[in-house]
Amino acid sequence: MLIVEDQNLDKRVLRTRMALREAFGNLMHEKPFEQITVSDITERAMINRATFYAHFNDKYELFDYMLRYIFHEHLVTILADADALTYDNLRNLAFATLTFLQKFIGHCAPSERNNTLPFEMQLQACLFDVLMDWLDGSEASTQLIATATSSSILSAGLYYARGKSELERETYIDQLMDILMHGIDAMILSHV
Amino acid sequence: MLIVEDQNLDKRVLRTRMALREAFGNLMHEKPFEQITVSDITERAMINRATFYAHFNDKYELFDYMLRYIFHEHLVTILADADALTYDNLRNLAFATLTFLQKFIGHCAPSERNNTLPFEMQLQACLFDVLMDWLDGSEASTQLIATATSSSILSAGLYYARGKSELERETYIDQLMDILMHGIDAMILSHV
DNA sequence: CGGTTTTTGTTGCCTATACAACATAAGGAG
DNA sequence: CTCCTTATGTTGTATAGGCAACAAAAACCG
Repeated sequence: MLIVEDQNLDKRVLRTRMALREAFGNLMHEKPFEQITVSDITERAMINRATFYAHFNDKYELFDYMLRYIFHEHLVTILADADALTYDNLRNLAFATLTFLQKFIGHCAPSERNNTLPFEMQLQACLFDVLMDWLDGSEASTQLIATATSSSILSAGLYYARGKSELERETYIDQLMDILMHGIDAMILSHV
Repeated sequence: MLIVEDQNLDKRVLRTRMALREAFGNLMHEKPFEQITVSDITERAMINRATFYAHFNDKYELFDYMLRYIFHEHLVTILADADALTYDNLRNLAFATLTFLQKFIGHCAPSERNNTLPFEMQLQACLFDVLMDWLDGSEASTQLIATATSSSILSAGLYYARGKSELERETYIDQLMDILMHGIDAMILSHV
């Protein structure tokens, strides 16, 4: 399934990025995001600060990269052998997204948990990739489906992970699946 | 207290050595020592094989280095504020040596456990350093005391860690302490 | 035994990272 | 506000480590 660039790169590059991911990840459950400095990260990672800037322009870029990386890892382990857009696979994708967000947000320093971290872009891109992969070969308007579905899953997941729903997780996912599979048509009708 | 060279070195060097220590340590509870190749180590450590040889001549040297390093770490944590050759400090030193050996040997791959790994040199050197440090300033024949004592502790520890004594660990250490403190004179006499 | 494969060391050239020094920007504290 | 500290980017130069290719030793196997 999908690939996170890092492949066939110089071992030094791989190690440097790994160290930066690790360091940043650890720091994020000690301090809130805004309080983390580039120096904090590079010291923890045992990397020279100048080297940091050879890879990323600022900590936001590192954050994006790290998020993409660990989300991808999470998806790969949960969706190991999924290869088409079926109900089960889609549900697993929604499930994986929710568990990832819960785990990640739960792991951040307390003051960060309710804050708006720049999640959306990177994670939706991952979801989009997975869906495009699954839709490969189908004649439908794949990009539209992938876009709409990935954004729905992500925003629903974020909403849930931030504790704004009272529902049981599985129930919540089932309801999301209902919407993804059948649209909102039936729901509107039932209201009339 | 004592110092393991590694200090003020280029970050790259520190990281490389750390990676090699870790990799080697992990491999040692998967395979017995003789079956571990330099390639195994460097792959696990994500280090180029040529770089390995820039630091060590062979895996034996790495083993020595790693052993010295982790033993030193272990001693530092247990003997944090010891600074003179007192009964209590000496007993703690013996205790630390035993627990280290038990932990280390227990952590090695099964087939290794009863084998004779090249422990002696590095560990005795560490013990010797600690003792010399403690004896610093005393007028006694410090090197002789340090040599005799360090080698006694180490060989007693190895003997015990290899499971050749039936005694309770604390009892064993007490008996060792008896010998270290009072020599074997009394024991010979009591036999008469 | 001889032939094959693996492991070991070694070397030359190239690149990523270290380091140190700098200028600038951004926060506090008086 | 100014002063002072801390964080950010940037640059030039030196060096550790990557990579690929090699020869030789060891280990394996039919």
